[in-house]
Amino acid sequence: MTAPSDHESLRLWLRLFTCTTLIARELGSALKREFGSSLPRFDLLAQLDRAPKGLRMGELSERILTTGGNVTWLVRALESDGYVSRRVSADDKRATVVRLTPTGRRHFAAMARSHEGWIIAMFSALPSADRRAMHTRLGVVKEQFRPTRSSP
Amino acid sequence: MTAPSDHESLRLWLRLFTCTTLIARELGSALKREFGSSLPRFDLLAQLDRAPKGLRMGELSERILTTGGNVTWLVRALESDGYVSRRVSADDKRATVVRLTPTGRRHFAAMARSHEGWIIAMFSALPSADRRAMHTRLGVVKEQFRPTRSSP
DNA sequence: TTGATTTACTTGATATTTGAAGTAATTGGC
DNA sequence: GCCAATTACTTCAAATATCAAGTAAATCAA
Repeated sequence: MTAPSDHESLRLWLRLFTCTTLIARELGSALKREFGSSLPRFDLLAQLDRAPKGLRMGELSERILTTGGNVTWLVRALESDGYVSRRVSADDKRATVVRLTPTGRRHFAAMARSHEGWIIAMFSALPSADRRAMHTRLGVVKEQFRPTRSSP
Repeated sequence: MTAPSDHESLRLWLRLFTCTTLIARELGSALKREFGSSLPRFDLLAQLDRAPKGLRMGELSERILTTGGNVTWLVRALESDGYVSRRVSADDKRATVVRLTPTGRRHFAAMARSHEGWIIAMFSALPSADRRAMHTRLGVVKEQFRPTRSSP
């Protein structure tokens, strides 16, 4: 039995936030140390790696959960590193399609290997069944954020 | 049975990161809209609220998981808003002790009420038992980051 | 069509965060 | 006590992020 003043959700959120921050810091500093990169750059490249035909700026900004201005900035930086290319969409001349260059694909592949290894290590204390259970439950939380079809 | 290429930990991390980012964005924009504040400011004030005698800059930076430079910046901003005060520690003239002002305490109390309401709403789709289970499992992950007594 | 509206981005001003380097105070060993 | 190492902060530059305009292209209704 749990008293209502246990602040159960609040405590869960605090721990969620702490764990995510700890992991993100670790990943970020490892990516910087080993590859001169960062988590935001890695995340953007990861999206492009899954989309062989490339993605529009808007799609990128939705997927990495950041603003359009920030995507413009990130893409410009990655472009000047030679990891991504951009071109005006044939369909819609307002849109820009971004894709990985061959160099970018190799660069990402190398990082992804290490990246997964670090993550596996960080979650290794958690039994596999627990990892799956947590994944499922987080799925429920995530659903809360899907825009509903009810508002204007 | 799960194949090794399921990238179980990786998927868990991606979902953890997504959920945390979604929640943090929501909280941040609500704090800004309703109180002209932000999540980092709220978190810092929350630490001080629990520490009636105040905290040193270094303690703050450990607790909110951010760098010293950032704490200097945050405290300066909160001080100029009148929410915190700082003074040189009597024990150690290098150290600065930060504490809430009466205004800061009221300001935090008002925010904390709304803040918990928003969080409860965001986790409401998850049964209480699931919230507790997740909290426990995240505790295991968090432990991984405790500095060990073995390295120099 | 054409003009109003919406959409896809970019820009520019700020805000925030990090990491490295600098300053002052404290501590530990001699 | 005295100097070298350590500690607690601050500062500064660079990396990221947000938000509010601004621009051009597409869409849609009259």
